[in-house]
Amino acid sequence: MSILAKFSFKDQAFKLRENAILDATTTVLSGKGYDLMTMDDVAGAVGISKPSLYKHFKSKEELVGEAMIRLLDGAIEQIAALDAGLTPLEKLSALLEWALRVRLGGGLPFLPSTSPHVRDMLMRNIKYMLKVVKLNRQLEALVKQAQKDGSLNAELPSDVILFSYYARTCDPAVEFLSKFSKMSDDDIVRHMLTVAFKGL
Amino acid sequence: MSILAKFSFKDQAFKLRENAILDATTTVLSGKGYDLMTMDDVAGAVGISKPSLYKHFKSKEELVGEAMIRLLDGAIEQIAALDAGLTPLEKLSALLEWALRVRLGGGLPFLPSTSPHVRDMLMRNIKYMLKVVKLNRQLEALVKQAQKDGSLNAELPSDVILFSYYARTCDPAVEFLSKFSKMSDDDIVRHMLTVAFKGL
DNA sequence: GTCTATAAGGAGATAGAC
DNA sequence: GTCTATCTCCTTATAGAC
Repeated sequence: MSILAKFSFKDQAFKLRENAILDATTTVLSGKGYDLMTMDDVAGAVGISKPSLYKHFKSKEELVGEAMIRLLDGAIEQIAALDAGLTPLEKLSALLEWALRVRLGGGLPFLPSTSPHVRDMLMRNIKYMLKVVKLNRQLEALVKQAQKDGSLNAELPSDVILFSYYARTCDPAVEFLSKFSKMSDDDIVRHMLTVAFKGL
Repeated sequence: MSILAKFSFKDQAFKLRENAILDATTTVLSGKGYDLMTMDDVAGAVGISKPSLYKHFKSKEELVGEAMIRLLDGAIEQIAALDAGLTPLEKLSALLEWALRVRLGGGLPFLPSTSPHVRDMLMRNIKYMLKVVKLNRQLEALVKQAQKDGSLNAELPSDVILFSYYARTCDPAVEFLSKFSKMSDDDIVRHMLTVAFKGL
């Protein structure tokens, strides 16, 4: 029992540190992007040394993969937590709003679009791709429902809507507005939602 | 006179080679992105050696900067060539269509959004920024006219419209559709324009 | 498990011959 | 002006002491 408790405690501490590492990774990633992020950056941000970092994640690719997976988990949780009374369109809108707010809060670089390098790396990551497929299935269902009830343009292929929807979660206009206009985060989110669903 | 002719000839050949280098740079960039593009890649694609490449462009940053500047020049030319009879909205639409087609044709990575590294590098490039400002002024004028005549949402700040417009020129949905759907380029362009101006 | 020190290799940039 | 060969620095990843 005491041994079990010890194991469990160690396990918890381990998980905690891993989470701290993934937090730091997310921060550094959102600031510099994948290619410019070094393992020294991450180790430094966490306050540990590089070899210790490698005890937790055996490569840079794995580290970033895990950070992205945690991100997808967040999105999947968000969907699950949505009020069941919402219409499909309202759900899609709420989820996009959540993604934009996470990004404005300094998280979520949503790299897949960023560079071919990162995209290919993630597509080789089975664990990541499984989550993507899961998330994609749910979003595709929402899109098709919204097209059926007329709240999304039914003349567009659902592919187009779905990919464009993903693209809006990492719309660079968000960074530009956040950097070059004096707009509040709330206003940015509101306007971006308008642009996404109603157009320019 | 013969000396001048010789100089002029040499100059022309020089310009031609430079253009070939910039073409290769554009191709490689659109394929791998800035960070993964090596000077060896570019030299290899042109069929010259690395030191020769450095005779033309004294650093990787300058090389990419020049490629981006040439791109902006193309956009500025496009605007100038637009039929004067078009409405502001039609002009904006035509220009976005041009940008999307260039990208589908394998050019124009439109990196600014891509990575913080590239964005910062370009913002330090005075020649590049001057062109950006020039282009921006023209587009801003078009946006404001279109808002006044009611063809673009007048309730949105023109900042939001302008940045979102830029974002559409490098919308990652284009690559996704081009890669994962069997859609023709024409259809992709048509749908992307619909999504941009009318929303989802 | 954590650190210091270091190996291994890649990529930007250049020296120097032709 | 072009090339071969090389320098130098940076970054990923690890060996080995404590």
